[in-house]
Amino acid sequence: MGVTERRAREKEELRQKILDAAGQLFIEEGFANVSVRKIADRIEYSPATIYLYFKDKTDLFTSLCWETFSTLKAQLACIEQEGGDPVAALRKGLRSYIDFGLQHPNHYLLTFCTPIGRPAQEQSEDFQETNQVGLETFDHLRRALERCRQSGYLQFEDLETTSQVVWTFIHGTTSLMILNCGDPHFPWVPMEQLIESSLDMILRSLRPGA
Amino acid sequence: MGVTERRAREKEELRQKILDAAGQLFIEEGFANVSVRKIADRIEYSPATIYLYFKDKTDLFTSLCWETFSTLKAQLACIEQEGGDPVAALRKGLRSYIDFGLQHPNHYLLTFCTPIGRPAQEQSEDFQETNQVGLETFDHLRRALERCRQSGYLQFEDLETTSQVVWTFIHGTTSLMILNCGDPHFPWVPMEQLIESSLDMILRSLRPGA
DNA sequence: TGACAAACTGAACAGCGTTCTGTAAATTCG
DNA sequence: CGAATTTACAGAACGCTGTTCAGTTTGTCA
Repeated sequence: MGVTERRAREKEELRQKILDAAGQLFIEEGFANVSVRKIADRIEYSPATIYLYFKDKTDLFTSLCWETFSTLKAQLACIEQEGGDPVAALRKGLRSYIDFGLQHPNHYLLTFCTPIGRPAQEQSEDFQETNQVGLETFDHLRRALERCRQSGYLQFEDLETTSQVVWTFIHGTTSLMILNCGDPHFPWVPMEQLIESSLDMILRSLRPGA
Repeated sequence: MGVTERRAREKEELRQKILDAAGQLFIEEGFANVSVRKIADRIEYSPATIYLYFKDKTDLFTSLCWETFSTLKAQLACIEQEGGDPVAALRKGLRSYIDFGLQHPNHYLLTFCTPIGRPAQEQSEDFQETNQVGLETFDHLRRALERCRQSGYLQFEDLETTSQVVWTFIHGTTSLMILNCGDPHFPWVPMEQLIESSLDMILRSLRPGA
């Protein structure tokens, strides 16, 4: 037989073709400036066809974000596996997170800075996957912190609270650098300096104290 | 005479009427979900009229944000004037910033989390005002930190870098709480706990150490 | 009263996300 | 092989958006 398999494969190929085109446009021009018609033009299909493969525009980009954030998760897993000094590993992970945001500004902004579709897309299969990846990524931070505490290099009360606070901090640094990086109206210190100082401050606030 | 004065006054009144209607809709429904036509409907004018008073939709909301952020600046000025323990004053100011963001989520998101119109609106008079208010607000943080250092309660190397890092941190906490506060897919600790722990961590990272 | 300027509007343009209806092709069945 | 049915896709449309422009109304001044 094999005919249904071939059909399924072809369908998957077109789906991936849409994702590729969308991803490229998305990186080039940002979520808001990419229209479904533009994506359709690039792959030489009708706009209506895209809606046979994705629920709506948001669903399309959610799938893309899932792909992208998986690479961050992989990086963090890699760092975790390496072992070594727990504090150095924590710092490396945080640095990876910030660098990831700066390398994928549009994905980052869409995922963490845009108030869209939360209620509508909950059912979506891709949303569930994305959310799963997000939780697993956060797990890396939680574990990295716990290792630092257990080895006595860092000290803090509640693991969950501390993990969340640390995340909000690096998110703040990341998102502001994406958005206002080149703003000539604000006297930003050099980017590298801001990143390293941010990491210094986070680690300083967790060091064992009096 | 006085006729030109009356004309100018009437013009200003309509301008304010537009701002009021827009502000209300904006708070109710968020920037993206308010159309120029909706604003026009509410004040019973044609959409075209709005463009006689504001360059575009972004310009309109920039003016609103300026008004709103002025109230934050006033709060911070008030705290600064009160005097008292510098560290307590710093903490109070940071707390005011977060509370302000939570009280005006749409204004906050538009100003600090939305990548729009930066290049286009630079000439706008209102943009200049908004930017001025922003810089003055940041001055409060810088001065509060400097007072803590001079009184010996806190310790850090570079004032400018430290101020900016602290800002990115509380921005991160504020923006994530606005956006993901009620997200059932992430195991958030209680909001109040997250805020207070964030402030604790910031101050701990600046305390005089070994 | 006539000229003029200011204030305002209706209609339109080009674009958007999305849906519906129809068609052409591929597959399955008699 | 021919007919019926499923599948994949496209054209056109709906209702919306921000924005512009030509034209009309309104009020003021010489």
